[in-house]
Amino acid sequence: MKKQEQIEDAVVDIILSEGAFAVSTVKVAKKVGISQSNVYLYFKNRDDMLMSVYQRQIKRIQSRVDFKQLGDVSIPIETRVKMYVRSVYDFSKENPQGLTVIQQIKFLMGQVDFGPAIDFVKLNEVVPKLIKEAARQRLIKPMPASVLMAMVFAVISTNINNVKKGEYSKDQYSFEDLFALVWEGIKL
Amino acid sequence: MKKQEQIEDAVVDIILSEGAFAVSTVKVAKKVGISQSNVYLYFKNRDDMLMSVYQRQIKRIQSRVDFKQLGDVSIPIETRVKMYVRSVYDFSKENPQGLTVIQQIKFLMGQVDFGPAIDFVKLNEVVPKLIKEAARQRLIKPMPASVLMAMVFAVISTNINNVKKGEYSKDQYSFEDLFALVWEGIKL
DNA sequence: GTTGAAAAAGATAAGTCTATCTGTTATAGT
DNA sequence: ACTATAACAGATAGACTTATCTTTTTCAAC
Repeated sequence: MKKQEQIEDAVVDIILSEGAFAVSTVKVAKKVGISQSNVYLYFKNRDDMLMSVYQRQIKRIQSRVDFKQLGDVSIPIETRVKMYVRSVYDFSKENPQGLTVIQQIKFLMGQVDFGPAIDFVKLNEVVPKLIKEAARQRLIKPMPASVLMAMVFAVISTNINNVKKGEYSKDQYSFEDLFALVWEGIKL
Repeated sequence: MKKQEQIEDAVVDIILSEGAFAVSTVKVAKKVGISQSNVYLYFKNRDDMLMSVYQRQIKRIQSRVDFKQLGDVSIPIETRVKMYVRSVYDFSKENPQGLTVIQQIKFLMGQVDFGPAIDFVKLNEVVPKLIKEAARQRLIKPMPASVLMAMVFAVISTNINNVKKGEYSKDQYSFEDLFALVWEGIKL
């Protein structure tokens, strides 16, 4: 495995065990087994390292999204919203710590400002468009896409966290169950 | 104003401007205008200081909740769920940065473990009871209370953040609008 | 095998932070 | 006025960090 990836994995490890604020070049280097100064061969600085990890996770979510279909007006809107929720859900199942990592880094960098549009990039364009279209057609309530996205994120990540904590099995609540919570909330 | 409160206010300031991880005794002392060592006259250590701020916010939310009514079986369940959501909503309106502060500190301490039941204390007992009762009566879908609470939190804090960012006025979405998003999602 | 570049380690300056300890000033009670 | 205590400031040890600069090692090309 490439050293840069090893470093990124080490960052994820530390985020999950100690939190994003605890990530330091010293700890990362120790975990990978390289000297601290060499971290700077692969990343400009600490923030750059964190951002790289963040964007890797975002890419993984977005790789599950079929943006073409999401913008395809011939597909019913409910189906498209469902597709979006499903991709977040699938990501959370395959990568249970992924949403935590995203949240952690976002929180760490959030205040500081890490550029306007670095966030969910494409999703932050496509989903609002979808929501607006649906609202115009009076299929869903008028609402900001950010609220919908936050709901989806909250439901899915709380569920996966409960599973991780062993509060119930991962099959206790199906995707349909979780989707219903969101969809019936927003539909008109 | 009591010095301890001044310190807690300074902590909130720093959390809002730089994030919880950036809170240090040095910065806090500078903000209040006391010497750094004196912070330790009011708090056992840094974590104690953060926890104190956290619990102050929680108390402020809980002071809005009528726990007696919330557990009163003679009141319809929808009304009681609504009461709960309303108290979080009212808190967010009166104290727009309150939810951010809670989230920030939770994130910071979250990984480390700051005791099992320190969280929303009473709310973390009463709301799950309410949800279970409602589910048993087949009024709402069976679901963990944590998911409901996360939804409520997500909707309300995203809305207030959008308002703070100036994306729309605080009256754009009424309490009823936001409540509908949650209630219609969970009801059977 | 020599050379030159890339990859790594080492050393270090400069900064921040926590927590404690030691003094000093203010203040209340007597 | 005196004293005990609370409130405060100052100093400092010890840990950690970041980012840079210097030196060593590795290794491929010639």
